[in-house]
Amino acid sequence: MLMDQLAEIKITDRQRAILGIIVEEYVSTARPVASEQIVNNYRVNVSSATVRNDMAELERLGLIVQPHTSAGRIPTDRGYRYFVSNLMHPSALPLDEQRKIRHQFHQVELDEDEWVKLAASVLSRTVHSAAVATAPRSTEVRLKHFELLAISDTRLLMVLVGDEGSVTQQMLTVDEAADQAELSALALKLNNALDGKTSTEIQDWWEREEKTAQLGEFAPMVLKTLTSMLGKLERPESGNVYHEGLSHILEQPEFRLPGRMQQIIELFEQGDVWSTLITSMAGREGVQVIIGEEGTAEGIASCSVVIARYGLEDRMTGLLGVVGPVRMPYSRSVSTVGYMSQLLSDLLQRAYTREG
Amino acid sequence: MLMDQLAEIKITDRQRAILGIIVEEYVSTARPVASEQIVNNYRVNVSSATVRNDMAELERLGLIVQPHTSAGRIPTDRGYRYFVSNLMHPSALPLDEQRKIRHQFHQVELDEDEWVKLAASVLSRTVHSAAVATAPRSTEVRLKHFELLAISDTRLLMVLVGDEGSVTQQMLTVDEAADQAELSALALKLNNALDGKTSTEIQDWWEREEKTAQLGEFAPMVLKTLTSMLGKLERPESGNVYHEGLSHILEQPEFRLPGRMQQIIELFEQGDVWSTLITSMAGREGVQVIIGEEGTAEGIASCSVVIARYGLEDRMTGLLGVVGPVRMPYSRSVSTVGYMSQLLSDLLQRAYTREG
DNA sequence: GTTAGCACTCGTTGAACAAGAGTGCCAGAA
DNA sequence: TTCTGGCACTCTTGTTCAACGAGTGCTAAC
Repeated sequence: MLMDQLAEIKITDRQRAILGIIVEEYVSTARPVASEQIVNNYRVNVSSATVRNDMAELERLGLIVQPHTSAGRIPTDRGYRYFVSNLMHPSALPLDEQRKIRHQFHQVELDEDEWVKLAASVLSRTVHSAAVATAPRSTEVRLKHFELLAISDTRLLMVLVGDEGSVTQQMLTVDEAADQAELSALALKLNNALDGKTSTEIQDWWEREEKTAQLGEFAPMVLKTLTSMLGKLERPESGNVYHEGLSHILEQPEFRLPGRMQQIIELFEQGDVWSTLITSMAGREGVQVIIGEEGTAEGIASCSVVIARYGLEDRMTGLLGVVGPVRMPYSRSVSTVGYMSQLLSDLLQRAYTREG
Repeated sequence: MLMDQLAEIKITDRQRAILGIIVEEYVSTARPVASEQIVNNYRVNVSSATVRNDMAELERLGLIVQPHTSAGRIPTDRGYRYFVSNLMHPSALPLDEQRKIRHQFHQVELDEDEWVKLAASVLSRTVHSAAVATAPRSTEVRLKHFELLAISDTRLLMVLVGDEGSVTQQMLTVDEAADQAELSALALKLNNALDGKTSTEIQDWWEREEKTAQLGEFAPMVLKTLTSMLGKLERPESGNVYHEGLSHILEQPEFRLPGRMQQIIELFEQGDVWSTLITSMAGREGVQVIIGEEGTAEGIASCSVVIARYGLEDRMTGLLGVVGPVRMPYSRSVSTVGYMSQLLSDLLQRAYTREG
């Protein structure tokens, strides 16, 4: 919707160039950009007065503002949006950076959660900002195997493995003592019957079989738990969100005000911002940029997010993104997130290729 | 060592009382405490001049300092230590607070990790400070069950369950295609042979059997992974540390200075501070108080930690603690941590009682 | 359409100053 | 001895004021 408005904005090439300079200069210095500064540091072949006239026009269009009279200009959210949509050219990441990133993934054999944590950490260090990542999740998880173990007389542990290798566990409390042999027998029968089935398929199966199958007293509870655990594996927002590098973001001068920091930290600590973000990313392809106020979540208003899906097309996907102040080097962020999401997809592809 | 020094400190009852007032007043107001303030707000039956003389003595002993001439006094780390050791009386938590805390644990049936997260969260909210918690870990984990699953042609997933219900997983990469039937057979044999064995017992067993047992090509790798996974379950510092309520700690005025905040956040983000803390808590019983500089970890210098072990005596224990500024309400923290560690122990006890 | 020039605004800096907080110390009282 | 009133001294905090400088908007000329 905002994009449409932007398309209508008619400005001259020079004004466009000036806007670009203001964004880049402000991003790197964090200080309002003055007309003089522009003509001195960039080869604009006009005087500062002309630049001032153009800046007045850009301000009229709502792309830049001045914090107070007698200060330079800073971009508005809208100005950043225009920059991101029309002005910046996210080039490929330099080769040595690419190598540096790849190198960190080749080091060790990691379990999936560690792998995602590592991704967040690498991204965070590369862009010098906070990063978030979620583990890849299938939209459709099929039962690979589950196990039923008696931990104590009244406690059962259920461990479930999905066909893509995801593992969940749940503790169940039972009234009556459970015999391990009985449990193992039940697990064996169910594993044979349900192997490769999805959550809903299992539900259907149980509705048909419940009456006839002789599976013992635990079966109803086990089946119920089974479907709920499988279902949970499929819901992308139920997974863990890993974030790293909060300290980077707090180095930025816009968070010097003590109240601001707490906002951000509370934002990171409570998970629901992420789940709304994850659900809103459901259909999107490519690197998405969410600038300041555009973010639905309140409190995130002073932040921008550059985020992309990675994974195997339609089969299992996770998210990877940068969170930083609105005054963010978007070009670099987009390049890095783009490269890394591609890299993660490749690694995932390699891991699951020739799957049986 | 510091305790010995403190025992030698000889001060009058009144000086002791004044130190107590200074600590409590400073903890609640965060401002240096003046002599006048003491005689006005507390029933000290002497004049401010007398209090000043006592304060001079307390300063000579290194228990309090003044930030600058013409300011009131604030406690030193040593002063806090004296207060904690000799002056405060951590009373039991008020009954309604106890009920409030208990209530939050009775709500839902949770898996263990969630349970620990909840503990950190409840503690954090109760003391209005940051809290950390680790999941209970056994010093001796015995193999309950493990499973070997072919996720793709080149990837094996190993899922291991300890006798206390802990679950770990690891992905293994193999060169040759693995057949699920073969893997299941191997897992079945090994489960039968190794059930109830510890990491070292398995290692011994394998050393004896390696030559004679006909277990196929995967056996060496599987055995190696098995012992390493079990061993990892036993190492208390290898578990996740959950922390909550960072924002509370940053509300404190001592973290207003922008640099301070980042220190703390970096501290929380990197795990090694916690592992040194965990290992240093190995032998300790009861609620431990670590004040500022006493902490071995640098950077934690401006923080105090009130921490206790919980769990089943010698069988499985975790940690639960409060992290806050040195200017912390120690009495309340100690009461709360004491109560909550007892509560967690009871809950754990109930869960594992009558264990088979 | 562009530019030089200039008046105007407003934030920043630093000095000077007053007010206030709190102490240390001393001489005298209990 | 131990305590207290009194007082000088120090240091922080807040305020005012002026000077400065940065940057703009406008106008008149190119």
